[in-house]
Amino acid sequence: MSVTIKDLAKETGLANATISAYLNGVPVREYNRVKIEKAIKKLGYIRNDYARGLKTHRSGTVGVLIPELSNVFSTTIITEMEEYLREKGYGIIVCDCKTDLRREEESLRFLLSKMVDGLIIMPVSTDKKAFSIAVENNIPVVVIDRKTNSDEVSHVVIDNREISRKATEKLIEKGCERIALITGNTEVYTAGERKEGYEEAMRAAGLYDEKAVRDGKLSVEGGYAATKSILNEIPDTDAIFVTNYEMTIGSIIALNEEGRKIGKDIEFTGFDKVEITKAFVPEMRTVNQPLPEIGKVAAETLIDMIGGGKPRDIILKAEIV
Amino acid sequence: MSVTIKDLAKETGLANATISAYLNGVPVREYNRVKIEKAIKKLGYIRNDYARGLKTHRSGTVGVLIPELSNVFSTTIITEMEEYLREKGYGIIVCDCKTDLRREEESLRFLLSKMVDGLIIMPVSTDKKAFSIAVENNIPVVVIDRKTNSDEVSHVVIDNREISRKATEKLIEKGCERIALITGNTEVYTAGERKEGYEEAMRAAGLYDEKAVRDGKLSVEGGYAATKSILNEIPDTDAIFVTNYEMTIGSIIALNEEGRKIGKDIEFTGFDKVEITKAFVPEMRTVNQPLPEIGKVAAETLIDMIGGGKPRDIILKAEIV
DNA sequence: GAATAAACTCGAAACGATACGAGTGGCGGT
DNA sequence: ACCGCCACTCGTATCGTTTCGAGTTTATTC
Repeated sequence: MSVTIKDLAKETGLANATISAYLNGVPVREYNRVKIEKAIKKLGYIRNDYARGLKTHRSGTVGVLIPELSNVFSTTIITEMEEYLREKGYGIIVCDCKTDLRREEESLRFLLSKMVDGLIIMPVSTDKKAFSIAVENNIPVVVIDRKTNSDEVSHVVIDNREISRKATEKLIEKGCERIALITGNTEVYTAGERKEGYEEAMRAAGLYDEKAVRDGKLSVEGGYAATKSILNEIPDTDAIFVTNYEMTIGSIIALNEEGRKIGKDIEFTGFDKVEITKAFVPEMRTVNQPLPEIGKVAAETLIDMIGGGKPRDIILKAEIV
Repeated sequence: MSVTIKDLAKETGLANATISAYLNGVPVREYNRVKIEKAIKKLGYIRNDYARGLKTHRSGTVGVLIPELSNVFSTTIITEMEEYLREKGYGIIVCDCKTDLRREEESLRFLLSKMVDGLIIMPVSTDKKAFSIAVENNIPVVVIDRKTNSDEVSHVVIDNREISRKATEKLIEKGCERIALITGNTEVYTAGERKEGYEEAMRAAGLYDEKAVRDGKLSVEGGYAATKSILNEIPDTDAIFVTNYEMTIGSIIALNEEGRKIGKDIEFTGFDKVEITKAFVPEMRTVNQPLPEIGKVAAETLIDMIGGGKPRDIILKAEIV
């Protein structure tokens, strides 16, 4: 079929073991090196990672399991991870589980059968059993954007609660009193934390009103609907804080439709890099997560764990822009 | 280390070959099936795809090589491919070559050494040597969004030239006479085709003016700069046609800054799903590529080729919304 | 209940690479 | 000229599955 190490051996008159040594960076005699390199070029040899992996128990692949591939959050992070991991010789196999638990588990088994050396997951549930199979098989796992109840995996998250509290405080400082909160499903770790940060700030200022809180579907439509609902029920709302990208977009659209000018009629703080909309709404504040950093740190942590490092928790700081 | 087929054999008292048969869907005796299934559950067996691939020369993996991961175009397509391919039992290894030729070649070798069964590529250059290694190794290749000079690979593209001509004609019908064109680097197949469609329409109407054409960097900034330049040099421009997503956004931002109202002061046709901006600019026309379909068709074609099908070219239709 | 066909099951040999212990050659020192 | 040592190089077993031809059950038929 294709060119193997044996063909190289035959071509050069050396033993497989020698070729293998060369391929793995073990020094070989100069004249042999030349011969081998010439043979590789001539025959177009490409190393069979499968045979290699079978023997070495390393595949040079890591699995990336996320609930939704096509959004800014995921792709920014993945791009960064991919780059870093490639540099280290790892390829990434990406699985999108569509925020579906059954599919998540299935994808996990799939990735394990692909012999991945490690796993970076953004789990749908925060339950450790989501990735227990991986842990049982001694596959290092890095969880991003969520905290789980397991200490056998690493976590890379941002200081959700704190940044959310700060963002809210900023609105309060501005003199706002009826600050609405729009989040995704608060059972999700991230949304829950962000909501708590908001609550802390509001309670401290004596402004908390649970009627001003909406958690809806994490989507442009969800943000749109929640905003409409807020404006309808509490017309004198003087600020809105949205805790994720998609809903921020939806909310801006709704405000636009209602004719409320951000920065003039109403204060607004969104989430994630909303560069595009900023062109239209220059006054907008936004909570910026260090997305590329999350990706990079997650990748680094995984590499370290593959090398035998212990799991650890890393909290990155977001900033208000 | 981990549980193998041999452990299952020992546990059940059967031969490896029988277990293997069961795993591959070959019928086994009912009582053996039960025994095997019980053993798999008890031991937590997960099939080692590497050993399997070594023997079968199939890996159950396809490589996806694209110039830029983090944009709407790529992710929408990838999401769709991933779903379809997973269904068929394939995983995808994604490589982002950052629009870099050297990196593209390197990624290709990388993917080949990972023993992918097929390749979906959006090549940086249109030169066939970009993927000749793959073809030489009998790996089926599907090229998306570009036409290349090779008939050993499949192509999945949209009717760029035609849709571009139609979009331009529509502007002409509207009574526009000084229609500017903004595209990415026209050496890229897609941009070139789109430019030609525009030219055809303009020439036919006797309106062509090469000074009204800008090709710049395919990015938000590039679109912004090109628009500013157009408005500066040809202030009475009465329509702008932008042929890709990122530049559309940039162009809208520039128009906004210049105080030109789309649909009132100037006609505008953008590219790809600009849902977000549409909320601000409801009058905007846009050329919609069937992104998910591209992904699905590419995946289907690849699967077919892996199964022995011949390469073929598929042209999908875009529409003006 | 024996013969025959059909349906499973078996053992051992691959697949392509690496690991390991043993073997070989060249070289400096005496 | 011999010894010892270092630095490669070699042959072979092995990784976990599948494959294949041959062997064993089971079912069917008369």
